[in-house]
Amino acid sequence: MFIGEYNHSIDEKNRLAVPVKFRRTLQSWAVVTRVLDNCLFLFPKKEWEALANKLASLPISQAGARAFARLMLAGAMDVTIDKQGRIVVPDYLKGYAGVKKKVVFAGVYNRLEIWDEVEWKKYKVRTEKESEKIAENMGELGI
Amino acid sequence: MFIGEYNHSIDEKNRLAVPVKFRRTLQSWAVVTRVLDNCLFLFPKKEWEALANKLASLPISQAGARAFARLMLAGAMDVTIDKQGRIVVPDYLKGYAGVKKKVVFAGVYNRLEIWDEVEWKKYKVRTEKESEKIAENMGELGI
DNA sequence: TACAAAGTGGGGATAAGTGGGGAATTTCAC
DNA sequence: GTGAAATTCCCCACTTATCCCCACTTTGTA
Repeated sequence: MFIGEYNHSIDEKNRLAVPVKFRRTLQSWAVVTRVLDNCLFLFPKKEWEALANKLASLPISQAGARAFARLMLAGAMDVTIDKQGRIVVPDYLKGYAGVKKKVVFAGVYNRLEIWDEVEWKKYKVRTEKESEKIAENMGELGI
Repeated sequence: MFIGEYNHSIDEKNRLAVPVKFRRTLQSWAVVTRVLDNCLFLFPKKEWEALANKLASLPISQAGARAFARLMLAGAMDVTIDKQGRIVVPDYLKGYAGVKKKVVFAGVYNRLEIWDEVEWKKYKVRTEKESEKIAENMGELGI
């Protein structure tokens, strides 16, 4: 399980060190993708495969489902973790998440999220204000 | 599984380099066809055969099914991958996809899609807005 | 203080993508 | 059937990007 918050930085070659705690879980192969909230998701192999299979089972004949699957799959990139524990983040993903140099790793249960540091702070401020409202709604979800 | 986004370009001789990651999967033979969304599909041999079988089993009495099968099969072209890892894209397929020079390879699970770079960007902008709505409905599918 | 581990930065070797020339093959006209 | 033109294919070369290795800095620990 991924939990915690870590500050790292991307260098000129788009390399990004994964927090050492998570390297064993990720082993040498993982998938980075963009989904929502202008951040990137880093999935271990198993988690990604489960997700990809669900996407693949969507009806190809429906334009909406096709578009969604296409954006998710094409927006993903398989990455290897080198001897220094780094991955390479492709430019198009950096662009999507607005990632500059300073990034934040956020562990969220079955995935690691990668945020631009500034965006992360903004997001936290925004959601902390709303957190009481959100918390109340959680009751409906059985939490 | 094909995933990711790759920027390549077609030269004056209609040659197009396939991303090196996928060459092993495609080996020396593949099929390019036009289907939907003004892009080209590049299928590995096995995937193409599975798809062709499905098309062949469509009820011949239905005009729509017949038209779809005709479009896919007649529009298809088998291509070989040369020693430099390139395929040759026939003019009529370039025309269909509006492909100029800069193209984008998009990995979408069982196929590679070939887009004109400009069209790809437009498509992404257009569908990203919709995809957030779709994403919320994905909850029903367990995503 | 010394040491170890994690994160970061940079140089050099290698491979990938691209462009162009020339040989081989095909096509067409005469 | 022959020759010219066009097309296709193969090979080589250049540029750029990627990968691998080494080294420095910082942080935490013994």
